[in-house]
Amino acid sequence: MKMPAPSRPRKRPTIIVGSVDNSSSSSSSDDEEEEEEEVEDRVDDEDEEKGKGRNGSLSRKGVGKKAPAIIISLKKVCKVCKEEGHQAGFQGANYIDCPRKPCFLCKKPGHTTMSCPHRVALEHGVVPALRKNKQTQLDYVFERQLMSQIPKIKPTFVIPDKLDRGVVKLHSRRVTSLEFHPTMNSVLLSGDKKGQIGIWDYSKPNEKTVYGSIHSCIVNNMKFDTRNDIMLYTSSSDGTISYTDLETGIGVLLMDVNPNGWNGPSTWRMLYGMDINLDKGLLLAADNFGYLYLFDTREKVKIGESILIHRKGSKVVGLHCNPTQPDLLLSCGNDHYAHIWDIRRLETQSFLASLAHGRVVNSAYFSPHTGSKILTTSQDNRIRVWDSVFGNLNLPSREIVHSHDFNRHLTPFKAEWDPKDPSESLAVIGRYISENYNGVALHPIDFIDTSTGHLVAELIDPDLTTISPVNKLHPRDDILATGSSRSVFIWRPGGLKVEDKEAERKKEIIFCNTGKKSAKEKFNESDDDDDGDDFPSKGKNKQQKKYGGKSDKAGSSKSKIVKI
DNA sequence: ATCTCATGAATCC
DNA sequence: TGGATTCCCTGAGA
Repeated sequence: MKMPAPSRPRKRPTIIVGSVDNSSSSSSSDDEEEEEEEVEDRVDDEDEEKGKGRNGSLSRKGVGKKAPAIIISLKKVCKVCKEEGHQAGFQGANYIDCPRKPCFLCKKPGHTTMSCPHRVALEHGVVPALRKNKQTQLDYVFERQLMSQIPKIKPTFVIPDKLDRGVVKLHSRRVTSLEFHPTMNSVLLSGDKKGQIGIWDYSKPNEKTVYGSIHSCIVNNMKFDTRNDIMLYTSSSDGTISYTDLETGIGVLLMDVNPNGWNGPSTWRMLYGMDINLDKGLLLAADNFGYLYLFDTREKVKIGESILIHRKGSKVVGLHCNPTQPDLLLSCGNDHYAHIWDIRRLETQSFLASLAHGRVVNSAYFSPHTGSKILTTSQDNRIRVWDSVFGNLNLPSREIVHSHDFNRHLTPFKAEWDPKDPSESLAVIGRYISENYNGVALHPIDFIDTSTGHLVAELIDPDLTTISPVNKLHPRDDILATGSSRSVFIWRPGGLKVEDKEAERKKEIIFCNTGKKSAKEKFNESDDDDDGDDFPSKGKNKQQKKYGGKSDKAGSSKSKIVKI
């Protein structure tokens, strides 16, 4: 509980893509002014004491023209605590916390988000908690035997600092999962809340397909059959696992955990975690009541009975098989725990280790190469890292405070490893709370060095105005995919494509070495964006539907960077 | 511009 | 223990 307030390097690149129409109108400068006038004519304000006076309905985000300067009047009541004397909410593009509540970022009392030590002053910071782990003998063994496979010298992270961006709005509901094709480098799959699965070849912006009848609600997981990679396993809240041929959209129903159909929400099983264990020919999935299901992918049969692996009645949120140890399974759930299991001995409470979290665990992943680290994301606004599966797992090696706790209506945030980082350090995760980027409230996507907790880079795009809970880094290329609301974004290093020359014309890279830059500098010049894309008439086959049109943008717009 | 809704976990009684 | 109530940065459509 020491917070290392000390100065830390402010050397983070902020990657800004696209442009914003930042016609200085909403200039942050004047957000401040309070207008005491309005106070009197609010007759009812008087008796509107605590409890009643709902939302002050402040128009949010500094995007609007006339800064909706919050009226700080003693008569008004804070929408959060219902007390008089202060107001919570957006003030321009800055969100002012209710001072009577714990910090919205770190959840500790005594300060607000604005002054949270984990926020690195005016920037957008992430700070590691103190390393609490004591080294045990196992740690040393681990470090000798396994650590040696991890490069000592961490390579420079490859974060494209000059980006092209492609966007499609394939989905009619928010995107809930993303997966890159294992062999076709530019093919991205996306699943949505409605059960639709989108396929987008972003090297050919017009090649988009949406399959609408594979699932009937949330697509929670997608995994390719790497032995036959036109086939995709999907799990859904409709309670089924589907095995779908992506060329035809025709799938096989592998498993349905609601054989008796709908009997009300209290009995309806939804499948949340899913992973494939290639070595064992297993598909593992789990439901919202705490049970794990095993399926033999070769024989195409369910194996045994379901096994309770998390608190009865609580949702199992995620499953992950260890990439090097086929016997190890990691699960996480709404019971605030992640568990490590031996797949050969799966019984209730037989887990090898239990990792406690402060709240719901959104995700838990083994590291991608050695499988020896664990990265979890919890609703208590902390990313946790365990450096060694074989060490003392009682406490994480690191806790990184990061804003990703949400209030319904969003897909859970998950910190995802960069599969290309041989040092198994870099992770990407979207941020919940917005920052004031020169008068515009935007939600960045953060790149975090999980070995130190440092925010390595943050990606923002003036056109990316919605929160981006779903992110996936490409297994081979320096490419990031993002699911934000109904849109799917692809971010890739810029300047690669010859045909982008035209767009490049008025773009420039800006390096800001001093923290604060004017809006003009950051988002100088507007660009006329890309030439949207219209949908190709070529279809792949019947089952597919196409969406979009008007607001779609695909292809690329050149980008700019600001380094802070 | 304002309202409404979808929704899930935590908390309250 | 369990049903009702609450809930701080949502997003889109009416």
